[in-house]
Amino acid sequence: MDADRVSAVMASLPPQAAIEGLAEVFGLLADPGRLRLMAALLEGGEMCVRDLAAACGQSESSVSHALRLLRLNRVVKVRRSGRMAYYRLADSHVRMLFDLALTHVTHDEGDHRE
Amino acid sequence: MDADRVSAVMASLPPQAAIEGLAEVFGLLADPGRLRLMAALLEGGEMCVRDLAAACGQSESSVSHALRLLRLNRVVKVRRSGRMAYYRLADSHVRMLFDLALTHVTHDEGDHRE
DNA sequence: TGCTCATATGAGCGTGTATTCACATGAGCC
DNA sequence: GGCTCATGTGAATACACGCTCATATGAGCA
Repeated sequence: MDADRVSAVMASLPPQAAIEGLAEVFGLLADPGRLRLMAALLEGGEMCVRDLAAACGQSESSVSHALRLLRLNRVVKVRRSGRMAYYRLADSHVRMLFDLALTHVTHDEGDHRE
Repeated sequence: MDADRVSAVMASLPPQAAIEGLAEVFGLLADPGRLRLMAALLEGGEMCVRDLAAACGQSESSVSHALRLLRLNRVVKVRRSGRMAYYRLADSHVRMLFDLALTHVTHDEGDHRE
């Protein structure tokens, strides 16, 4: 066991706050329902809750819950007009993460358990 | 409601299998413990279980469990030598995802709830 | 005002998942 | 062989998370 290298690696780790922020971001991306919503917004640009639910095959309630999470974490932005709410992706980071991981998954064909 | 656009967006969504693959990958990245392990391997290159546990401040058992998950999903690779097991990152995708999300988090300073 | 529609939210439930403890495997060493 | 050390694994518990149902808010419209 290499105590020096262990200390060096330990010192190089990102601070706890950064790690937890990362985990939260990835956690948001770790749900098929939310991923479909983001994929729809990636393509659709700006859509209302009802259309998102229809396009993604989910209940309007669960879509609203999901959008709330994404909203609070600044992944999507809302534009309200009358009683409608139009959602769009907040920045391009999500698109980059999405595309990068997508190429990874489709290329590498997922898991080969054990 | 725009039925045509809904159909268009629906047709453009990635297939279910891709979405679920994405969710799994992001799910693996959604845990602080595993993230620290990956960050350590990012810096340390190749490390044994014991050193990883020490560097990341986790029990050896939980590290072993975590590495098993990462191993089964081809995120890390093992080299066994005697009774030691040396782990390293399997490919560069993880590094890219990690760095991309990290810059996002540290730049954008996380959540501004409500 | 009273009604409907679009969205938002809270509570409750079922499910998945991380962590811990105890033990198993298997290599090196006496 | 018998012992210790490094790692792996199974079971149990505890927690977090997503979904659904019911209800709330608030805009448009008669």
